[in-house]
Amino acid sequence: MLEAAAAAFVASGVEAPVRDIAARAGVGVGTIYRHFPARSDLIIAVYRHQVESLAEAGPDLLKTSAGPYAALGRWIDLFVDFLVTKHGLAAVLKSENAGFETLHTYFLDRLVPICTELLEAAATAGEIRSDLQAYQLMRGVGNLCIGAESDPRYDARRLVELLIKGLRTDSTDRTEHRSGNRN
Amino acid sequence: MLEAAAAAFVASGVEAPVRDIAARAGVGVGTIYRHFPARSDLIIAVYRHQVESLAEAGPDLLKTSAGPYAALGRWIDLFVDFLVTKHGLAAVLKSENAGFETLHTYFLDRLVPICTELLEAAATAGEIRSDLQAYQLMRGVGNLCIGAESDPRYDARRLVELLIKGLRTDSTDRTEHRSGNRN
Amino acid sequence: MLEAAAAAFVASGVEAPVRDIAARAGVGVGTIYRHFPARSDLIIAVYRHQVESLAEAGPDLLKTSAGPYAALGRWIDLFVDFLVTKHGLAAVLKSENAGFETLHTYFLDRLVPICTELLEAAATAGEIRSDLQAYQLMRGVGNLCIGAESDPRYDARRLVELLIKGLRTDSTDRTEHRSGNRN
Amino acid sequence: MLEAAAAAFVASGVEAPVRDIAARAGVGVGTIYRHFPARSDLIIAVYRHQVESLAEAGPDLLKTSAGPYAALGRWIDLFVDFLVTKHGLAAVLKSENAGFETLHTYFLDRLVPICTELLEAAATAGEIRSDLQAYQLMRGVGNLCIGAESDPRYDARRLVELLIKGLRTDSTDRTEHRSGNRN
DNA sequence: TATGAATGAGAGTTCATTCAT
DNA sequence: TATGAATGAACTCTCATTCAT
Repeated sequence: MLEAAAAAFVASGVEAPVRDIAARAGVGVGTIYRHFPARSDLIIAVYRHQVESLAEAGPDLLKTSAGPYAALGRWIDLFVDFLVTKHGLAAVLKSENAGFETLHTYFLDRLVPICTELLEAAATAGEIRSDLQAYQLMRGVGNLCIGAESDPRYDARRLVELLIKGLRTDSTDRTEHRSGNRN
Repeated sequence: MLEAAAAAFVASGVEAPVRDIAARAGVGVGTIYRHFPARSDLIIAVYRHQVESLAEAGPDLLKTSAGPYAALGRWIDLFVDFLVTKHGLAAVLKSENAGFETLHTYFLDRLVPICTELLEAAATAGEIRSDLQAYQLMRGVGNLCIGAESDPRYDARRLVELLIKGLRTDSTDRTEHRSGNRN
Repeated sequence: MLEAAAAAFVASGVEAPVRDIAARAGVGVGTIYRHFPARSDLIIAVYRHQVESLAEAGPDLLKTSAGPYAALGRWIDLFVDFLVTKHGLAAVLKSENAGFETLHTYFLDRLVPICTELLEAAATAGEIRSDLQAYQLMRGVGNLCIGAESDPRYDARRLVELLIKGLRTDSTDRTEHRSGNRN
Repeated sequence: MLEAAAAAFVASGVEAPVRDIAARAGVGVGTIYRHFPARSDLIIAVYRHQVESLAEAGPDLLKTSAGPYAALGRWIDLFVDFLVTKHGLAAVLKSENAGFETLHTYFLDRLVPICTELLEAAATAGEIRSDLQAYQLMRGVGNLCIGAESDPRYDARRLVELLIKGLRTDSTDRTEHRSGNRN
């Protein structure tokens, strides 16, 4: 059922009609509502599953990658993979709708610490600037992924790459020296 | 009326109910439809005005700024000013809806050449890499602006700044340590 | 203006938008309303003109035709000419809408006596049965004309001809007198 | 629900507001739309049922009536029964609206052959003239039925009877025998 | 517990009618 | 007196949500 919902979200965004989701899942709409009394519960459930995997990937990457910046890059890649297939996510994240509060909270509670950890590791290693909050980065990456799947001329991954690159310790200042610390 | 529509778009996105727009404008829905037979006409009208100003600003900035990269940065700032108040823009830009085609086309026809000019000037000056199309940049900046006005913890301008910074000729690459990232 | 309205009625029926009528007439909608406060007044005015001509034709035909049945046939032809271009007429005639009452009344007051005269003359001459009221005949002919202009496979005139033929004194039952009709 | 729709059609024509139909049926508009996604589907459903009965009656009448002309007369009576309660039918039949195409086609496909059969049988028997197409007859009868239920002074049946009588082989011209019809 | 029919609020759009200019 | 911009009721259709089976 979650897969069905995820598929519907991919196809029509998180605002996909409940009927479509039910149809994809091969159940009645009543069944959807039984399990997910509010639409947001369903959305939460769909995202929770994937958010969880993503969260778990953070520490692993930090261990297995060639440095924290590389780990951050890989993790952001996973995040992008996640987001690119969920083009309604930004809408949900910016929604003031009370029903989405829970999802929002969960989402942030779960991922922001992981992202913070990666950012801090990279900052500590002097690889990136340290003045961007994980929340902002995730939000930005999320936004960059909007509509990525439907526009062949748009490459979200490419832009996210540039954004991450923009985090590098100050490259901008025509560094002749080693890219040392803060800009 | 355009101001009312713009305000409604700010509050609810470009999908704001026509009734809401009419209410904000203090007119009846019929009046909206008299001036803008299709919803898309209204959207176009709201955007056209601002897109025009933006387009005109491009060449000026190139003349008055301290270098093409600075001009690009300033122009992107204006673009962000524009976009931050139009969080439905991304939706419109990715919409396959035939009614939005006109806006889409106009938008791109008008702004992409300006942005291209700025990008090329900066690339020619060796200030930035030359491998990002104006369309992609504008799309990316547009996306980064989504929901910016409603979330105090999110600073679109900051992220756009990082993205633009990521365009700088590869400072990063002059670093000798090749930090083994995916980039 | 009446011509414009008539043309609009031909094109879209008597329910033609007032705006269309105004546009055809080259005046503002306000002008239409000034002259015809209610839509029905306009309809009445449009029909009155033609109904009047039709009414006047009755006595003339009775004088100039080869017998009352022929006169009736000719008059019905004129009636059909009138109706075929007014496909909204039946709708108006059957409308319970109070606003149409005036038209209805006028229409009947003016034409039914004429038609009655023709029918009675033909009945008196033994050419037709005498048991059909003029009201009914006019109504029937009116109905047969509905939609005549938009369907090439439908020939209202042909059917009206059959209907009138059906009025013949019972020809079916052995008439030998060849009543020299138009049929 | 079909009965409610039929009743609404009787009262207000086939253009009866869906809300009215829902109200008559004692259901919500959503229920109407669930069963009949497009307005035309509802119209089709209402008519289909009755058209079907009518079509089936044709061959039966040919077997059980006193001659083909009598059968034709009986069948036309049934047709009139059908039509008198559907005063929006003419509008639908002449509508260019794509949505009505299906109904139109079905209607003609189903009834014209039946009517043709009856007409041909009567023509072969020498009872009627053979130069009127079934389509035209049905259209004419249909038109004569418009508004019949709302006007006590109008008797569609009477007029249809005259029309059918007008079809008799030219009685007017020669019949000396009593052609034993129902008339 | 699962189903899906039913509900009805809400959105877009049209057009008769009013009224300030 | 003529105009046409403005109004808003009314109509179709969609879909979240409820609830009897």
